[in-house]
Formats: sequence, structure tokens, C-alpha cells
Amino acid sequence: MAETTEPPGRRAQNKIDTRRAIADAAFALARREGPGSFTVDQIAASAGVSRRTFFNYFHSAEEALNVRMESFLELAIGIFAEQPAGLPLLDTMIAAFGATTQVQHLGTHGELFRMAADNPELLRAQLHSWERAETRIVQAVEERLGPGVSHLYVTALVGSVLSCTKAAMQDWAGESPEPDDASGADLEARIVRALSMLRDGFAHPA
Amino acid sequence: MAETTEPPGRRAQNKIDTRRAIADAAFALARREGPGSFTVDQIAASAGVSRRTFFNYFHSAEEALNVRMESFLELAIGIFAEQPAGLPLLDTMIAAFGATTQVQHLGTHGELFRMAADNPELLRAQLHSWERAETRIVQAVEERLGPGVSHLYVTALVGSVLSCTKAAMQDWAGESPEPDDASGADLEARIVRALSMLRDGFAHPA
DNA sequence: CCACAAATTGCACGCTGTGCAAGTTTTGAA
DNA sequence: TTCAAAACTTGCACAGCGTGCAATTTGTGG
Repeated sequence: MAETTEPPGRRAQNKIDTRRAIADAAFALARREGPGSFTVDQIAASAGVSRRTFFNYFHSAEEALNVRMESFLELAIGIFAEQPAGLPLLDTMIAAFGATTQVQHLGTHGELFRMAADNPELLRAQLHSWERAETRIVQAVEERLGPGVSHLYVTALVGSVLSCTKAAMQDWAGESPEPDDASGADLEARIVRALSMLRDGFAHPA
Repeated sequence: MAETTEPPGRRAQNKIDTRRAIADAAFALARREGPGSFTVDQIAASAGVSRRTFFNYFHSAEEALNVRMESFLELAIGIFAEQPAGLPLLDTMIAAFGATTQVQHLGTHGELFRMAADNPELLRAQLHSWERAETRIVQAVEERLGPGVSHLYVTALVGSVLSCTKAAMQDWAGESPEPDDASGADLEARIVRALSMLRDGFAHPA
């Protein structure tokens, strides 16, 4: 009985490990070789896996590279979902997205943002990630508010919130090329600031 | 003197024609064969051009498909640029983006939106188009407002405006599968509505 | 008419993404 | 323990993509 807390068993763990290995290899390679100059074969070899297996886990090199961004958005969705209902929607979102900055290894997320500047394909992958997150949040909001609410209202609202969050992260990633461990508070401040502007209808240009 | 208004001459016209021919062929093919199932060779052949020439004009099949969206955003940027300065920024943008609905062949734009639902690569290309438009508009706004304004303010604002416009277009494209010629007013109403919500800080869920 | 510039084309090459059919590993039950 | 089924990995083949290069065709200007 070596197993402690594994209902799924060892197979599932292997998949998780492989997935992590591939993603880490991709990130390390992107750091070393530069954003756009590395092949799937290199990633696979570096992760100790065949080329074919790589494609069993990801559709492209950029998708593997983008795992961190994806997990960040996953976290944001999760935090929002467990937020208490009834409060004003925008305040709920400010709280939720502000709290996402406590994610592990925040510095690498900023790094990923900066990589996208030199790699169009990676940029597209990231935009796609935000887009999918948007539709999921829209769904969650509509379930929360009930059927009486305008669909346009919800999509416009959620889109704007994510745009502001994205703007805050880009601003933060651009300013802090060296990631202090305490820069989480910095990012959170920017997110809250941008979303507060949104709540005020962008009335104050300062 | 057969030339009337052609300083560049015939060569330039040929390029324009070829570009149009390729884009039209791509769009026609996407309509007929479905969003994701057509090759560059098909497009090139259908446009009466070699495969290699296709890649002299576009980087991918999706980019060729996306020409209409690109021109729409180009128009939006142009209209915004010639808007008088001094008025409240958001009202200026409401006017500018509302006016874009007078573009030619509006129905095909909606069609393009709908195609993106079944073609991830096309969706990414479209998101990328919006992203580039965003940076250009941010630049224009910062020139207009002068150096004293917060960069985060501008990026968050422009991002939100474009998100609302996008939401309005998606809403419109989803509702009107058959494009009446008078649906421009319909789209304009939605855009104005979404941007007004933004100006109100999304205070009224109705 | 002709030389020059610009655009088109074919060719070659490496890389991508996927279906398929073999291997290999894990699982759960006998 | 043993073993068969299920899940995962791998190699192979193949169509398609994107690009550099050199040859060719086409428009431009003297």
C-alpha cells in the first residue's frame, strides 16, 4: 500500500508529469533560444518524449508554451465562481481578479507576456486563451444572474473586465522586467485601478 | 493620356487586383467548402495565381480570409482619426464606431464572424486583427491627449471600447443570419448601446 | 527599342499536424 | 501470481504549410 491519496492511480499521475515536463521544456527552450526559434522536435527531445507524443498533449508549440497563461485564467475563473452571489457584479469581479495575483511563480507569467511581443503565433494563442476564458465567464455570469438579463450586457461587461485586466498585466509586465517576489501586490494594484476606472465609466483621465 | 488619377500606374493596380482576387477566392471557397476545409493551393488556383504568389500577398489562408475584417477596422481607425478633438473621449468613440456600420457589404462581415466559430485558426487571426487595431488606436489617443495621461488609463479604455464593439458585432452577427440591406442601423444601435453601458460603468443590468 | 526594376513562378527544403498500426505499460480481476 | 483488456507511447507515412533562391515574365522610363 504505497498509495496515499490516489483514486485515479498512477496512470493519471504519469500524464500530469508528462504534460508538465513538456510545458517546462517548452518554456525553458523559449527562454534560451528566443521566442520564435524552436521546433516541436526540440521540445519533445528536451522533455524526453517522442514527437508524436508531444502532439498527443498539445496542438502546437505555442500551446505548450502558453500553459502558464491558461492556468492563470483557470485560476481566475475558479476564484470568480466561488465568490458569493448577490453583491454588485463589478465589485465581485474586482475582488476575484485582484486575488489572482497570488498565483505561484508570478514572474514567469509576466515573462510570457513579454515573449508574445516577439512571437505572433504565441500572441494569437494567448488572445485565444483570453477569448475562451471570456465565454466561460459569460456563461457563469448568466447562470448567476438568471435568464432575465441582456446577453449583450453580459458579453460587453465581461469583455471589458478582461480587457482591463489584460491591460493591467501588460502594463505590469512591461514595467517590471526583473520580477521581485513582492511584485504581486504591484500587479494587484494595477488590476484594481483599471477595473475601478471601468466602474467609473472612465470619467477621470488621470 | 489614358491615365486619370494614377500616379503609381498600372503595376500598382495589378497588385490591388491580384490581392482582391485572392481574397475573394478565399471567401468564396470558405463559403462553399466550409470554414476549415480548404487549402492554399485551392485558393491560389481559384484566383488564377501560383501557390508561391499567394504567399507573396498573405502569410496564411486565414489572413486572406480575414481581409474584410481588417478593412473594417481600418475604416474604424480612419473615422476616429478625423473626429474633432476636444470632445469627451468616450462620446467621440461612440460616434466613430457607430459610423463604421455604413461600410459596404456589411452582411459579409457578419458572415465572417460566424465562420470564426467553426475555425479556430480564423478566430485567432481575427483576434489578432483587433489587437493590432487596439495598439494603433491607443497610439492615436495618446497623441491626441498629450503626454500627461496614464498609459494604463488609455489602454484599459481603448481595450474596453473595442471589447464592447466586438460584443455588439457578435450579438448582431448571431441574430441576423440573413443580412438585410438595412441591418446596418441594427448593428449601429447595438454598438451605441454597448458603448453607452460602458460609459455608465455597467450600472444598469437591464 | 531597350535596359532596368518589379512581380510571378517553379523548385527545394524543413517543419507541422494527424491517422494508423504496431509496441509498451498500467489496471483490475480471476 | 497471472493474464487479458484498456490506456498510453512510438514510428511511419503523408498531405499541407511557409520561405529562400534563382529563373522567368511583365511593366516602367529613358
